Amino acid sequence: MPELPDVEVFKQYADATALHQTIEGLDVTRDEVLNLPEQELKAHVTGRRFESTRRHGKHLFLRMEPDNWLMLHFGMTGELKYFKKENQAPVHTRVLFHFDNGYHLAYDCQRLLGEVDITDDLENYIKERELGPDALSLDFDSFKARLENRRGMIKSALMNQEIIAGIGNVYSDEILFQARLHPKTKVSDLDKDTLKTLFDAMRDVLQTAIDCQADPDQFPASFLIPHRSKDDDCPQDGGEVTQIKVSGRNAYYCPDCQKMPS
DNA sequence: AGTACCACCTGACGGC
DNA sequence: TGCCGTCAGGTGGTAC
Repeated sequence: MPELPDVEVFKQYADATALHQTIEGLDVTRDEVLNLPEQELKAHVTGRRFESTRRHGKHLFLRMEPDNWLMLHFGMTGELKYFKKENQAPVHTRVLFHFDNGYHLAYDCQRLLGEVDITDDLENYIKERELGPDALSLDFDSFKARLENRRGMIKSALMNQEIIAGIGNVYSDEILFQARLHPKTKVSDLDKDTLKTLFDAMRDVLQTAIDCQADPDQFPASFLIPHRSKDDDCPQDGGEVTQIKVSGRNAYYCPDCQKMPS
């Protein structure tokens, strides 16, 4: 479930491994993940180098000179792996980049729900995709402005990439748990102080997760995610973690800690 | 505008 | 042991 923290870790990984090496070629094992013809992808990438990276929400962009970007989206099961020996390639490698130093970068995507694309205009790409501002980049005033006049439930709003980019099903549960808000709380029921609490929880959860390499085993004991299964114990008060449906998604929360405002 | 529901896809898991 | 239905969850489309 690559959400913002997971993709940020991929970005840091790419920065530490795959930059400034000439890409000699690439292999596409499954072209379902491509948003453009394989030959076009090859034409854009072959002979170039990744010079820097950017992340926007759940999207990762790798810049090639002069101003051309490889876009990677990871769907539910994607990941990156940089390695030397061919037999170290992950099982579900879909696109494999070959560098001139003998190393390779694999885009692995088990369920084929990810996307690989090219753009020469990153800002416009984000705009065309109707992505809102990145969850770690926007300030409180903007956060508040984007939620005002929404009539739906807060969990749905947090997961809506047009409002804020980067938060998915798992981290929305964690943010709402830390903010002590019921996932079905109406956005219109949140006053300014509660919105501030939510905003602070959002930033804290995402940054903490990044600091933990998005690895639930390293999360603080106060986090819900490692207990995010039916009938597990709430890390706050030992209450019973409960599963409900919110806009068709599974939401986990603690009914004792997260009450609906009345 | 918001929600419910379906589909895409693969593999893990539980039931029998 | 082995088959089968169900589910996960990001995104997008459709119907209401």
